[in-house]
Amino acid sequence: MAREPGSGPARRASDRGRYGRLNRERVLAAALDLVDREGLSALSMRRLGAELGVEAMALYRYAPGKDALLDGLVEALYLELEAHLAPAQDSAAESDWRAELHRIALATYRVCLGHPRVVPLLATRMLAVPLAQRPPAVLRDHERVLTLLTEAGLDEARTSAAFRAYTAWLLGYVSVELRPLVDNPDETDPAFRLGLHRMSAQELPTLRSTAPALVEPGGPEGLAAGLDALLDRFA
Amino acid sequence: MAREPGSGPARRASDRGRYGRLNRERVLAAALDLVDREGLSALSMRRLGAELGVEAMALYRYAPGKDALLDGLVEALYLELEAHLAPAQDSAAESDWRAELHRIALATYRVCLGHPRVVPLLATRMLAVPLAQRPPAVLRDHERVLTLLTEAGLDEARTSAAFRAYTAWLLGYVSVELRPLVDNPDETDPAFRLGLHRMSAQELPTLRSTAPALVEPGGPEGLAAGLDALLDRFA
DNA sequence: CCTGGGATGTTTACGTCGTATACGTACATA
DNA sequence: TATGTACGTATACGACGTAAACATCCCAGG
Repeated sequence: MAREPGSGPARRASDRGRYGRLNRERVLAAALDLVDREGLSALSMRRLGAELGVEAMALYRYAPGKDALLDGLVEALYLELEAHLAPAQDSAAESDWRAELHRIALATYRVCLGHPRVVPLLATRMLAVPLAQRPPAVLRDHERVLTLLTEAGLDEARTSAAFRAYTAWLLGYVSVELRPLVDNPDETDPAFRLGLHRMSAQELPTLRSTAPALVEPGGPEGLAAGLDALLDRFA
Repeated sequence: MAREPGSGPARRASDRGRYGRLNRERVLAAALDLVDREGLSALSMRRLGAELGVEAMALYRYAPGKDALLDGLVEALYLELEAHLAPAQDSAAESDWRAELHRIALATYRVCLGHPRVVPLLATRMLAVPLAQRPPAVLRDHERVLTLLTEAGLDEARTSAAFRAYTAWLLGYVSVELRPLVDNPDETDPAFRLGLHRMSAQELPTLRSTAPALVEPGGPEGLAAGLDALLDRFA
């Protein structure tokens, strides 16, 4: 094969990657895109390297390891959330804290809807990290929510309880709601989507009869309704 | 090394495992125990085999693969739930549907509390499976909850909405509540548990000041309160 | 212009993982 | 006692995460 004199590698550094040099933002964007397209199991260091036209080890300059890369996916999600949140920021000052909380929750829901296969990472990686070590974008989100609650007049204990309820509901809702999107979007017949055949009608009669209704998504309205109910209780 | 004539393997079949032959229940119990002790990342086919005094490939007679093994962990959790649920079954007939729903949710919470490192599997594996293919014990749990809701007089749509709210809340609550138990139980000072140092007090003032309250667990009361609020709304 | 040093990506290698395949062995049934 | 089948082993392969050493590029200071 023809190569430069001096027996260097076949590719010049200026040709590296598909568009010049690597950086953390490009790495995370490529990882997010790969996971969106092919799922979490497709994300490996070698594969992501190939996606960027680079060897696997090159990625270690921008993430200390695979776990950090997964945390980076969560970070990317929250950065996208902030981008969606920013435009209405000035008008937000006028609306009350409750409406603003709804706005944030809905925006989070929408971002997750755009990246359903990343959602499991919220439960597995984000919550696994000890709060202060979470990505800055995540901490800023926490700060926004907590500020709204305290400015609403809640004391420390109630703020904490309301924050936990907010987080649990939002996380649980997107988890149960967005999963079906990943499963098998091809099959249109809800009966087969659920695999209702072979489910014994005598042992599980109620499940079998309500199953078609269960696949119907709750949508943003369901999220808002539950959030309202919880805020009534905890705030 | 001394072995039987005929150049067979060194160990006789009657010595296999630590207590005789393998079966699915023993495999799942050993897997659950291993995960409880050392976490999900310690669960590999070879390691679990070693734990049972057996080669890795032997496990494939009782679970088609690693994924099925993880699903089996979820199954084991729900079997334990049923065991905790059974004793009060007759007295349950007298109590109203709402109290019974609380009883089930609380029992689920307690089971998860006993196996916190398995909880992430509920979000990643259980929800990923298309309902009808979930383990029988899981389906029976769904059936119990759905039956309570329909017997309470809810129509199909409201039952479905209430079921989704129940599932999302329970799953989200145990996810956010039981994770800190895994992190670093050694450090007693809540400030250091959170790693509050190095968290900029000027950029995240509210988070920093309410962080100590955030580590305080919500406990079963928080679960019950939120469930009540949601049932008020959805049922 | 030259030159040296830090930043960036590559190469090679090791141990572990999930699992396909082929094989031996023990036990139940006849 | 013979035999088929359920059970566990042996061996092997490719993919994975990543440590260590190396090659190359780019740019500041002479």
